[in-house]
This record gives sequence, structure tokens and C-alpha cells, in this order.
Amino acid sequence: MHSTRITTPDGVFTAHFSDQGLAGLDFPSRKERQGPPRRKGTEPLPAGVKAWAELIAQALREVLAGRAPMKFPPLDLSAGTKFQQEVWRVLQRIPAGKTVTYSELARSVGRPRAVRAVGGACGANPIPVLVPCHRVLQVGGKLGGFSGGLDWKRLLLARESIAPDFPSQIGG
DNA sequence: GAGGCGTTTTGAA
DNA sequence: TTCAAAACGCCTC
Repeated sequence: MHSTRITTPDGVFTAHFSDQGLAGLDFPSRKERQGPPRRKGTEPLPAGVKAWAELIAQALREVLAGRAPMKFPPLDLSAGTKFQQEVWRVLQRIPAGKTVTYSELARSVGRPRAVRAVGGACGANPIPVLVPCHRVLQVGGKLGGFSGGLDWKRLLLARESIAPDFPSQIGG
């Protein structure tokens, strides 16, 4: 397992790689968003992993800009259960600028009643942003939850020109 | 509008 | 195997 930092205009993400591809992605910490990155993580990466990291950096910037990535790095989702992987597959098919509800997602995987389990699968998603769990909303347009924090979910949706029913704290 | 219950999956003991 | 928890949705009051 290799780890490296992915610098974007919105902060420094941390990517984790297995032999199969990208296996995990961490959101920038507050410190990393505000200050310079630490030296940790500068260890040399295998050439293949380095190439993946560049692809991921490009893909991340595309998604953060509200666009669908041109090239997509290989994703290693084998850590999840079969149900979770099915949910994550469906998530990857959601185009930029479009959203689905937890109930729609549940129907897509053939478990129309398993809306709560779908929420759990979204929360277990190891690769947020690239596996767009932020495009899953509650019925009625409410945000629901987000493992990286609702701030990130709101930001990502805003970049895609999606205006969910934001809580009144935003105003309006 | 608010609270309670139902359904499904997952992780721990 | 059993129990508790979870990024939900629907029904009832």
C-alpha cells in the first residue's frame, strides 16, 4: 500500500494505492488546507503508482471544477462488501451535475427497501469525490450526510451547479 | 411539523 | 448466531 498527497486548489488530498489501483482518498485536513504540506509522504513511488497519482490529480481537479473527468484512474473497491461495491458502481454512473436520492440508489441495486443500508454503503465509500457519493441526496432535496463533512458535500454540489434544499444556515 | 417505526446491511461479541 | 448501529423513508398524530 502506497500513499501520496494530491494537491488541488481546494487543499491537499491523500491518496492510498493498492496493487489494483486507488484504494482510498482522504480529504484535506484543516491544517493542510491552511499551511504548507509536511515533508511526510515524499517517499519515492513506483512508476505505475506515480502515473495513477497524476491521473487522480487531474480527475480531482475536474470534479472540483464541476466537470466529469476525461480520464479515470483504476479504482480498487475490493475492500467493500458485494452490496457496497454494487452501490459504488451505481454511484460512478451518475453524471456530473446530476443527483439521485438514497431511495433511487436503493432501487438501482435491486433493494428498494434498503435505503438505510445504501446510506451505510455511501458512508463506507473509501474514495469520496471520485466515487460521487456527494451526489446522493435525501428525498425532498435535503443533503443527508457526508463522511468528509457536509461542508465538502455542499461545496462539491455547488461546483456542479446543483442547488439542493440547503439548511437555513446558508440564508435565503 | 414532529416523532416513531420499518427495512436492510454491517461489524462486534 | 445474536445484538446494536446506521449518511433513510413513510406513516401517524
